[in-house]
Amino acid sequence: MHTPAKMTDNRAEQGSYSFPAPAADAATRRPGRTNRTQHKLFNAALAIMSVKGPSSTTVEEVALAAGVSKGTVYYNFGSKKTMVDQLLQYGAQLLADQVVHGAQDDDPRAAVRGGVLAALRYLEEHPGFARLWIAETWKGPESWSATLIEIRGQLIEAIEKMLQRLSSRYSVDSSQDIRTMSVAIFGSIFMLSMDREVHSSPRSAEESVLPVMLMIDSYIKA
Amino acid sequence: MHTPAKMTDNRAEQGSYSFPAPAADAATRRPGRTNRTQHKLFNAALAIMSVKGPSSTTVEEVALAAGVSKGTVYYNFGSKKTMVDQLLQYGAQLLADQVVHGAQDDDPRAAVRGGVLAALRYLEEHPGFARLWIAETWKGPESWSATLIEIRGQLIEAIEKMLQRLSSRYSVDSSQDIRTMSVAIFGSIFMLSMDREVHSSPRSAEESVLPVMLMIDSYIKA
Amino acid sequence: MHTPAKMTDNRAEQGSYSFPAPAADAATRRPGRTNRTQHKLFNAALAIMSVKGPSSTTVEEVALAAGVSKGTVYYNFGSKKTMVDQLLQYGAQLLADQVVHGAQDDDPRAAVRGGVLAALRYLEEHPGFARLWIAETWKGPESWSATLIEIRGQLIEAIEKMLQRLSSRYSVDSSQDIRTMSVAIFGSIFMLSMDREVHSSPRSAEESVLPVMLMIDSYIKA
Amino acid sequence: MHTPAKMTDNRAEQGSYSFPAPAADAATRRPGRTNRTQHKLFNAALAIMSVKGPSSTTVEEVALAAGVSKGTVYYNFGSKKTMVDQLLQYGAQLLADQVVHGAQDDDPRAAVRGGVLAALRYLEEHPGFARLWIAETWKGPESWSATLIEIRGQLIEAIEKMLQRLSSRYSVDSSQDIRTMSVAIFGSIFMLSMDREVHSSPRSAEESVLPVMLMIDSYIKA
DNA sequence: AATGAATGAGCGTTCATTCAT
DNA sequence: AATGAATGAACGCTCATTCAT
Repeated sequence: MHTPAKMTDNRAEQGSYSFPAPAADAATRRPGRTNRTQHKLFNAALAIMSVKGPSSTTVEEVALAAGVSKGTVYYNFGSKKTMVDQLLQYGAQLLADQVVHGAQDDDPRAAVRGGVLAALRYLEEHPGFARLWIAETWKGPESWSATLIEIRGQLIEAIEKMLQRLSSRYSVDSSQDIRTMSVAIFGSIFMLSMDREVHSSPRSAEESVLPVMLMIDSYIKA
Repeated sequence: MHTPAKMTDNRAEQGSYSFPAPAADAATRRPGRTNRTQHKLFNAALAIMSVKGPSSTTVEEVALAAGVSKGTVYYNFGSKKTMVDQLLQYGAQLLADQVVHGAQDDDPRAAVRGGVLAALRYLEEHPGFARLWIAETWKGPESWSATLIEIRGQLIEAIEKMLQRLSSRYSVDSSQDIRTMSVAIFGSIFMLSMDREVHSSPRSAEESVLPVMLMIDSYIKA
Repeated sequence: MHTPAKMTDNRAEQGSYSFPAPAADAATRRPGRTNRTQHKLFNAALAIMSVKGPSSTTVEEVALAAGVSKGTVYYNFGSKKTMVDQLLQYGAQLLADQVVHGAQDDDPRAAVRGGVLAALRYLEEHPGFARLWIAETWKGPESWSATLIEIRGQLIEAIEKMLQRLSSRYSVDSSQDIRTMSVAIFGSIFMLSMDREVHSSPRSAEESVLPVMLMIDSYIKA
Repeated sequence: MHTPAKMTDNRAEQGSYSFPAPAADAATRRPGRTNRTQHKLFNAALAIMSVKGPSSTTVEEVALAAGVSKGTVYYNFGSKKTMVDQLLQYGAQLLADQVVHGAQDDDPRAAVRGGVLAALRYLEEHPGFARLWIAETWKGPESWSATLIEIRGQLIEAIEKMLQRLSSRYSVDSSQDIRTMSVAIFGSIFMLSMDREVHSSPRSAEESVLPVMLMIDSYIKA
């Protein structure tokens, strides 16, 4: 009797499901494997939890939406917490990838713009992920999983790296702490994403990136 | 025949307790009354919920911390939800007041700085409030109380007003949507506050205001 | 400090309130006394309990409807149980009086008809009482108060007496047990009353008395 | 994906348990299945509730008596109300069946007697059911479930049908409303049953049927 | 690999009752 | 005589988790 309960291999396969499948590396993928049930559960969990919040979402709801039984959730993830963690981990990796990918530009300013835009677009497409993450983060440090801390670090770091590149071509405001700016940018991005989804403000990613660029422009002109 | 449970008069008195007493209007206040129990509960709730989050905090914990019985919570607030709502409402009013008060300056730019600083300082002093609010907000629109929507409106509006004043003295970047900027600033402020508390980054309010001012400076130079 | 809490004198006064004031003996009545508050509570309790049942009715509801505070109920009755008991006792006395009064006829058959009619009319006018009584009775012997047993005895006895008079003028079916017939009649009366109120069947007391008279007619013709 | 909590299939099997098993149709029944837990709960609930009344009976008591946990009650019935409803529905069906079965006689008068006797005997054997039903009914129309209304209809209807057959062989008293008579008979039966159990009057069903037959005899001789 | 059934700790809420004023 | 405030025991219900099959 095989009991996975602590799976770590949760890459997507080429099935059709709402959470994005990782790009490329098709060559190395095993054809029909990589647990279909877990993906069904991921997507069901994401859909429901991003609406009701993870703590108000019951395991049964998720199981029902995924078309499996409650026991199956435990067979696959071992606990609710584990499921949420893995969901977060998966989504964050994807987001970080997007940012790095969007920031590929020779001009550092354009790179920042590209990275921020990529983040905004990702969050636009997967609003549930942002919601889920914030919900978990705001529970406070006591209840954070290692996963959560790691994720946040990745993202802030991705922003910091983009900012650091700026000084290679522009004269920057040395009085500004890069970490502080990263956090401010991070906050702007998230709040704009939330505002869009939660208050149904029809703001495009292009519009949302503008305030961030204002900040950048002051930074590099100083 | 007095039936609390739906109290609306929750003004503070000049006692010593951790949640700030509303400024001024001391003249009209009744001396020794104005529900002491509700304040004890407010403070206990704020202290605990800002650490564990409202949904993971039990009514009994709050009652215990306030030194009253569980029943007393229900006698005074009628439900857990009501208690949280009133807590939020109370704190938000105070925050909005602080922002308006901090923004009193003839120079619109200095006014923005003052307002943002005031907000940052308030959140620095009452980190629980910010945490609590975000936790509630991020539950998603379905579960929002009228209170929540109202609060958010007040705050965003306070920022918008400060931005609008800028165009009276400076030439501003007309391509920027004021609402979008407000949301971005709002996000920066909150994330900086959270970062400070949650990751114990020893950033002062003066440091935190800088990224926001960068944004403003680009805006008015455009 | 006077604490009545176990009052027994709960006769009505000449105020206007929905529970019927005892007829006659006006001469002996004390003018303005006999606790007005208790009457307000009686009527409020009867009104609410006959709709929701006594166990689902809270002391607070009754107090509210009577326009007094919860504490006042306890000051006046000592406990919820006592209040219900006294309510029952009061109503039952009135009903028994009505039956006896309605049965005043030289012809025993007409007397039965008169008694039954009187009961039906009383229950028609005070449906809450019947409901309340049954609710209490059906809780089972364990939870009966002495009051309840006494009341039932009075009523069944009143019916039995009427049946006994029949043999003085008619030849009766000696194979019938009078007690059994009384209970049967009692059941008919109650169920007809309940049916009328509870299913809003627009049956008059005159119609309802007919089945009972059929029973009587067989009894005296045998 | 099986979600009980709203079960409709609560037929009994041929096990030995205090609530009567439905007659016949043994052919179609699954051998060892047909939820044993629900039957244990039915019987425990009936036993306790008929003594203390449903509202004074706690779910925990029932669970304990049935030898399962509280959670199991909710797994099986979803709510206390549902459990009571299904209990009632089940018992009522059985009673109605008994009446119909007891009323099988070519002579309509004998059929009535048979039907009434069957009802009396059923209630004699299952006094808890009658008590439970009355307790629910007397809560008043506001709190009735559809179940309750349906049940009452079935039973009254069963009586009405027997009365209607009388006119096929006898000349009947056309001035009598059949509905009114049914209700009266219904009341007699119930009160006699209650009297027997609740006041431990050692009256046999044969004795109890007599008053009802008196009524019938007047009816058909008119 | 999956699941139906069961569990039990815990939570929000209710409400009869007490008591100082 | 009356009441506002507080209490605490108890209740209905939820839900993450376990486990035999």
